[in-house]
Amino acid sequence: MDPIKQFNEYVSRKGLKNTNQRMIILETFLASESHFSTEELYLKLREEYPKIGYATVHRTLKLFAECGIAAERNFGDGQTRFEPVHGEEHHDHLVCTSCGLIIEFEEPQIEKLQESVAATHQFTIENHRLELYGLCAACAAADQ
Amino acid sequence: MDPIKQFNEYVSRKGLKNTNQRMIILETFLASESHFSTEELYLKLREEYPKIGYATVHRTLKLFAECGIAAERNFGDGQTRFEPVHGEEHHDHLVCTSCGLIIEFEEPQIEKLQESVAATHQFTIENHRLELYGLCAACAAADQ
DNA sequence: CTAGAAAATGAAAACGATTTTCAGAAGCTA
DNA sequence: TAGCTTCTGAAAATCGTTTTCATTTTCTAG
Repeated sequence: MDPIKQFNEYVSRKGLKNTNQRMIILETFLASESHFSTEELYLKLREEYPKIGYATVHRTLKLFAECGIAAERNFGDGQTRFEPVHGEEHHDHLVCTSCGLIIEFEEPQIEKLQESVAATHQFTIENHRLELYGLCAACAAADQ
Repeated sequence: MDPIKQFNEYVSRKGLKNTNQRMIILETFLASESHFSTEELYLKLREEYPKIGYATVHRTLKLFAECGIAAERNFGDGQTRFEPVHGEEHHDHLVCTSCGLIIEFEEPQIEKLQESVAATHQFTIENHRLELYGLCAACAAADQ
């Protein structure tokens, strides 16, 4: 579903209000490359809309996560990042510890194995996180 | 290797000093079930050794991580946790989102698939994290 | 065994990211 | 359009973590 529509539906279902700021933040969030921290998105927005406050950006990102159009991620650098959710596909991440590059990947076989591990322990999986940390090709080459 | 020996060697190699507090913290850390946050370990220690400060517990846990007898983990509840490292085996975690239960598991096949994903992207893996979040058997049953 | 340099301790303050507060502004419903 | 509710932005509060600093402890060298 169109994320803007999805957001509007969520807002009206919850009795919330639709504001200019929220639309601006949503557009910027969707238009740009993923994995924004609150700080990064705030700084980007400020270039064009200097009146938008940090708290509003933060609250709005939380709201996006709540209504399912954003996912919260944490790659261990002490900052929470948000990425747009497209459809239902799930993906995990390769994170370059040198340059910070983030690559997304999908591997259904890993997901299957996760299910079997969970079953072994009578666990019901709700969600998971898998991150592979290391060096991207460029950084590995530069390392020589 | 014996963690206490390993710690002592690290300390003398780095020109650090061996103190009562560090030994007390190490013993308590090793003796108890894993996955302590600084706060939790501090509170536990305080029962018997009320003079030990929070900062000391924190610095000591960091030191354990540095010398390889503890691993830092983050399960998304905003607290860093430490667990004793036993030998070389690697493991991942099942985390119950209801009661907080943490189960460790190993799945070599998943590790292999991770390597192949990394290779596809010319990535060199240094480490990874895999956590499966959901309900343990008890909580799933209680949920009915 | 002891003096003295170096490191460790504990309490409190600083820190950085996130969250909350609050008064005024804006959105929505009747 | 009135009036209730939510939202906004700035600032303050919060939470976990880290640092500071005066004092104490460890340990080496004499």
